[in-house]
Amino acid sequence: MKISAWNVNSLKVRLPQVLDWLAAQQPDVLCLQETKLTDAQFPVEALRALGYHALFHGQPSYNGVAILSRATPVDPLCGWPDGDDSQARLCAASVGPLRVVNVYVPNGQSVASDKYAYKLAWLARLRAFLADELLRHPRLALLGDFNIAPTDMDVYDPGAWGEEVLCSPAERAALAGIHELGFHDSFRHLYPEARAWSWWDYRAAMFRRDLGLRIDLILVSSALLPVLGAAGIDREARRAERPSDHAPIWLDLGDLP
DNA sequence: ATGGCAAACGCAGTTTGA
Repeated sequence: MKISAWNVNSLKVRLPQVLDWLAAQQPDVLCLQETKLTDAQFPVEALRALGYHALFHGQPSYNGVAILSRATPVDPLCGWPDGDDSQARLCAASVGPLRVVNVYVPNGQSVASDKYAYKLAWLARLRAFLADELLRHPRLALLGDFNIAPTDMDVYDPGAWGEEVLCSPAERAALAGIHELGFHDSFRHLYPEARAWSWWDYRAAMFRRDLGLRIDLILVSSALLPVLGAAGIDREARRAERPSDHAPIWLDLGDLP
């Protein structure tokens, strides 16, 4: 089983690239962030033609998440369980033996910003949600754009970034709080020494110079550790004409009993 | 110390992203 995630920065613009990537990589699951589409605009037919079901949760202009899967998504959730969908950043579904939670964590803008406070509150809410979700679904994969570089190893120039947003101690502590529930950063678990990025700023030729951050993650619950295979970041997709600023990330899971 | 680039909205220039 291959699961994956990609912040596409507008599915309207990136649909051809997503279709190409699905056809080439054949993942069982692809979690999208920043679709920036309303549900009425979602390209259901183009994805169905490739053999993918779609669970989508969007809004106009901003945010928007979706889970594409070969198998039918079961027990779907769009937005928070209490019905708050003011920002479309969360969806979940069971796909085969796996519970898949897709997140687009708020960016936070800057540490002094109200949006940063919102980000921390959102992460606290996510932790509580996951604690509950884990009770019912021990085999849980949490994928998405976390907008947090977990450690300085995940930053091209930690000195320059310092404790700015994406790297601040409070954000990293919030992510650690999720790990305390029994989640593991699959890429870091498999490759403890790797320095690799999933996002490169559009500006200043950051991709050409390979100066980026690893802020897109696939976290797995402890029950999935025994079936962890390879993981990767598809830099080729970032090379495309009119690319997203994020690369797709993926993880192979072995057969689950 | 700051901007850079890209997308949405909408038709110029602002807002947002990370």
